[in-house]
Amino acid sequence: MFKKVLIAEDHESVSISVQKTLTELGIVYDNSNYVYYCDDAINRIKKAINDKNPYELLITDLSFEDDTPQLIKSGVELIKAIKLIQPTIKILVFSIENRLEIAKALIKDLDIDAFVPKARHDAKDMKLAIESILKNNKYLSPNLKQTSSVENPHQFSNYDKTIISLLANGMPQKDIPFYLEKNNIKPSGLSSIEKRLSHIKEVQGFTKNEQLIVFCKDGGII
Amino acid sequence: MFKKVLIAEDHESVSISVQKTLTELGIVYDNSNYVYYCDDAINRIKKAINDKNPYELLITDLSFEDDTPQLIKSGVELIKAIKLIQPTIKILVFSIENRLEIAKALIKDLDIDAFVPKARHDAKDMKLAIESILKNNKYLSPNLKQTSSVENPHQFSNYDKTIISLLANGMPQKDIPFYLEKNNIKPSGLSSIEKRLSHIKEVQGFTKNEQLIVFCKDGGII
DNA sequence: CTTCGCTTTACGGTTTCCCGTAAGGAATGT
DNA sequence: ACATTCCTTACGGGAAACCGTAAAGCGAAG
Repeated sequence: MFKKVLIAEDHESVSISVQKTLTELGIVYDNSNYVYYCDDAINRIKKAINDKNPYELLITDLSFEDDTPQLIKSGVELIKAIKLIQPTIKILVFSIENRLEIAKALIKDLDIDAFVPKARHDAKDMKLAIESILKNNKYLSPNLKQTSSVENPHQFSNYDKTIISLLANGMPQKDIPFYLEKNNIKPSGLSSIEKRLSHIKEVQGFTKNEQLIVFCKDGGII
Repeated sequence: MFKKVLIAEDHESVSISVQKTLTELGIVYDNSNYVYYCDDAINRIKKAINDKNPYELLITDLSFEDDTPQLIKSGVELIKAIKLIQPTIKILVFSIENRLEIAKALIKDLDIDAFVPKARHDAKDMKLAIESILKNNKYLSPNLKQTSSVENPHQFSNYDKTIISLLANGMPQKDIPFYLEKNNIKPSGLSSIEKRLSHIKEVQGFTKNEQLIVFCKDGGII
């Protein structure tokens, strides 16, 4: 079993629970190997390397409230930074995010070892994940939700997101072509924008831009 | 101190942590007074009343993942249902929601006793909240975020919210008068709606409905 | 009852948006 | 080189939204 684990999690209640889970797994836990900020996490990792006693596993959240200025503000940035200084450390992401696509992308792009979403049975889920990591396997939680292509038939491209964001920021539709042209985004014609928007709305069953924007807001698309 | 507390929380890890907090407060906790679903919560409450041993305090989340069909799907519905059968029970809401306005509204409208947002020091926060409830005080966590009145010069009336919600649901502006008339909401004239919307947008410095809707979404106004 | 002031509604002109059609352009295949 | 196809753009008619002005409604005060 792991002997040295670091928890990066800004919610005290969640952190407490993860500590308890580790204890139950028989991981020798000295009750101090947890941090509330990403910057603290990276410093702990560095110090442990210098002390010739590096961490074996990092359990980290993805989103951190930025109530005080931090160099590293998100779990993704933290993971990238840590991989630079200790590529062999195992990483378990524990996040409210529960979309399968996102989890897969993290495993592929950042080479994380496990993704456990905060959900109904997340404590049991985490135990399974840790045991899986021990065997050098990747762990994708079975609780992850596949974004069904029925509910969400449209895949939003960056182009779509750009247009919708501009609308959401109050730019009149007729002015968007100038913006796109200035930023070398194609197509930039007003007709293309109109067609794209009406296509998205048709596929999603919407009638108005307002509806589309609410949908994108709720779905975290913008 | 409370002797009988029920936790309604669908995240196992959070539930575990709340249980630990209760134990630390010296609350006699039999390790079974927690549920993952709202329906289970209401049933426990009912049974406890029948057994002449009712719960004194409910600690509940607001949003529950609906992975299995439930009669009661949200914390708000749960609170309303419980208030009907046991109006004297104390209620502490423990949620990821951290906007002061929302918390205040819950205290005012649903008569909850405390609101603690899931945040950095939420375990300590919850202890303070429970002690406050014991003294029959309302507890609004100091960690709640105020949406500054500088950024939000306009006070949204129910009328405003109705109109904006209809827009957000895709109803064409021109159809709103019929809806308002049908629901006896005045003024119902199209002109009045136009004036109201343009007034709000002017005060807020917006130019388009899309912008207004994003603002209301972000601010929890709708 | 009349007047005053305020709110609500009606109306008309202008702008923006929506949507269908057709023309222009680039890439691909024959 | 030509044809085909797909993507982009231009254009125009009609609908919706926007905005100012004027009329109508309505309650309070005299």
